[in-house]
Amino acid sequence: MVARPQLRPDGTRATARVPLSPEDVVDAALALVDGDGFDSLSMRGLAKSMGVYPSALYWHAGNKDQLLALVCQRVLEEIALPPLDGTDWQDWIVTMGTDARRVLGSHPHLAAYFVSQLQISTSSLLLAERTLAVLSRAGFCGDSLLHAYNSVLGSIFGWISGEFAADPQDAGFAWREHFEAELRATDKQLVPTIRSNLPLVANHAFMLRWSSGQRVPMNGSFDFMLRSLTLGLAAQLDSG
Amino acid sequence: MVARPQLRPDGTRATARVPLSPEDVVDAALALVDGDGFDSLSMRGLAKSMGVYPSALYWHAGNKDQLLALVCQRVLEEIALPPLDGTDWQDWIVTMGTDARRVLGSHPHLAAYFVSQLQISTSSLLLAERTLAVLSRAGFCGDSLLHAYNSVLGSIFGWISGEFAADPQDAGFAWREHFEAELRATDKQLVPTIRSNLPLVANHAFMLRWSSGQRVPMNGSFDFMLRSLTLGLAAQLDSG
DNA sequence: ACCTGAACACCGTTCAAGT
DNA sequence: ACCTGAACACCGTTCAAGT
Repeated sequence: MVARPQLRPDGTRATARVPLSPEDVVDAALALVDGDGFDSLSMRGLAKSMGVYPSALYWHAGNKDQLLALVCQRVLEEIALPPLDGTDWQDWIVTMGTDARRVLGSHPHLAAYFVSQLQISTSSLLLAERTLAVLSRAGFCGDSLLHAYNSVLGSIFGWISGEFAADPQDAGFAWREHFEAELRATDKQLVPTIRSNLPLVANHAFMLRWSSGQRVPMNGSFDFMLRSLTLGLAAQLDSG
Repeated sequence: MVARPQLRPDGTRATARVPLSPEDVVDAALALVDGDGFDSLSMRGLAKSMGVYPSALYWHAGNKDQLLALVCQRVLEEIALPPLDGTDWQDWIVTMGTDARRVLGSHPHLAAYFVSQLQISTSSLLLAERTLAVLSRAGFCGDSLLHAYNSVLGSIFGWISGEFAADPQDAGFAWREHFEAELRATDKQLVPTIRSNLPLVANHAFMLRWSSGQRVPMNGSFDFMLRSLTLGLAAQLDSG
């Protein structure tokens, strides 16, 4: 629980005082989010885990919103950018998207917040630049360059947000039984396609699952989406 | 502020007591989220806006998580499902996606949470059924049916989550100047494509904007994404 | 510069008690 | 059945004061 125990049980300092850094605070915050979930992060709990008073955090991280922005930047920088040269533009998109999903999958409790903060920051510039450059070289220009760029980032990061969304609150609840009971209770005529594809979709499809992507990943669907996306962009390139 | 004023200024009841219903609570909660933002919704504030004690809400709505789930269901049910017959499958997806974006665009502060809760519920069954049915008739089956379904819902709802994400906290901040200053400060060689497309992307592209989709919608990019998505799915159908 | 310690104005939730 | 009223265990943030 206490990741940086500077206080002995009797309250005296165990080590010479080393000033906190913003990096320390970001590290500790990310560790708490990864461990206990996004909603469990509090400035007070974070301070306790670092062995300081809550107000000490405000010196380094501004406030909670700014701290979370720094945490998101840290995670964004984990995403590897494939080299521009020697890579087909469609492969570049697939590789980047796959790595973005890998990174956010390792911080699943942050994913939804991360995507809701897809805004301008110092560390977003490089990812934006490379993505724009790749699409520009592929032949997109003007409005279609903007739209292709937004399609790529919106689809990839948006998907990831949905996939790693939190499990329903009641972890002990028997969702499988509940789901199948509800399907049985629903008029047979209303949901025939779900019924005839039940093993295929149950707990594996958006809106028909009860586990998050952390527990039940959607690898195949994500790859399929990336492939559809690049195929679709290529088709737009030919027609436009 | 007080949407359901049952108390006179002197504290006596203005009307005969009408029991609250869960629907009342959901309505009032959605109104608060739409008006003041997602983070401004509190059980205590909601109770005050309805003229009751906080604990009264727990009788009808369980707790805050369950109340938010009900609010999301309410919004989900606003999405119109196009008729199955007489509609090309690609048109069906475009029409459904456009309406989903319209509905969530009218509740922009809920959008991010909504997408993080794309899980099973009574009201999600019909949207899931129709989407599966449309794709099934289009020719997808087995794994590719699952993947196509997830691609459609993940791309559409994920996008919407990103587009309507909240504005940065500091509303008074001069983002445009800050952005352009940062671009100027960044090494020219690092972001050439952004620089040469600056008017095109500034405040209009994911990770390069400082206003939410509520203030600066991304209509053209969303339509482009829907078209790429359906073109890509069609290509997968032919090849698989 | 960096942190303590206390204070302020909030939260979500529970529960006995009322009607 | 439905709500009051109070209580409990939390929050984020500020600010004077210390070192």
